[in-house]
Amino acid sequence: MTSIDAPLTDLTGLPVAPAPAEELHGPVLAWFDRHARDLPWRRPEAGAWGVMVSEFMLQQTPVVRVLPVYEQWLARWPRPADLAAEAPGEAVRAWGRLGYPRRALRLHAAAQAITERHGGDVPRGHAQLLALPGIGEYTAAAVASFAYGQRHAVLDTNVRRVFARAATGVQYPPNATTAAERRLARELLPRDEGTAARWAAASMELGALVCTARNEDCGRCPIAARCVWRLSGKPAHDGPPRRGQTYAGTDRQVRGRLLAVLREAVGAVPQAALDAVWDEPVQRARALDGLVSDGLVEPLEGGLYRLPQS
DNA sequence: TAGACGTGGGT
DNA sequence: TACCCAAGTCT
Repeated sequence: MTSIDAPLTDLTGLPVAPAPAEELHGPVLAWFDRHARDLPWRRPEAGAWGVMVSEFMLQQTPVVRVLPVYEQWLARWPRPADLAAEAPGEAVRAWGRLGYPRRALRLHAAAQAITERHGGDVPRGHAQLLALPGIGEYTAAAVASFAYGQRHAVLDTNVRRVFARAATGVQYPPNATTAAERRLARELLPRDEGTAARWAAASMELGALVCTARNEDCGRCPIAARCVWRLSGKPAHDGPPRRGQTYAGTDRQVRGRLLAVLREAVGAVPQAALDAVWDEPVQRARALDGLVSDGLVEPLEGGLYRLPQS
């Protein structure tokens, strides 16, 4: 147990100072040039729409599971207007098992907004992006940076972890993004616009491939020599538990089962088919009501249900 | 602001 | 076997 303001020290007791931003940029950018994954949304042909679709899908879902769905999605709906012309239920169906299907609904709604308000082109402005459904602080910065090469602090879970370790000297960032983290991210951002966009992708990739949540690989890290956390002897995380959400038995699990039935059905589904997925009737009804009020399920006459047609 | 919101693979 | 984790957003 250390006091809050105890300075981080190395193994000999000497204080460890964070590296100046300029000394981190070169090594991380060079590492990225060599080790960046060849992901489809990073190719020029992906365009802003491809970047935006990938960002929606990657919210809380691993890359490997996103890849096949992304390819099918872009092949079927190559422009926002193509998706906007479809029923929202088709987006939910095509979302498959990526999880958090409300993202599919929001992506569909965002495509409609882009078609109606932005002439069918993904907007370039951070504020305009932020105004779209399903786009928050992170995704707005990510699209503006990755798709349009703009200079924004892109603070996702990977970047937050890299900065927490390299610059702040702690194992994990706080549960919620803090003002101090935003300030630090802005301070570390290269001045040049194109370099800043590259830095955003590079620092994210470093967190995804090397500076991972568990089993970090400092031997492959380009800034290990400047990492405050490592130089301080990798002190263990202290503070409140980082997460904690059981899944079995929750409404989320019931919702997932209900929606799976509807996704795999061709047309409308009778109540009895939904009743079969969960035996506790009160929770089952609550979950179904929730799906309906979220717009993920459309109730019809005669106890039939289907994915939303409008 | 804490909690809801899916899913599946790794350890 | 459980728990942790994955490019968050919304209320």
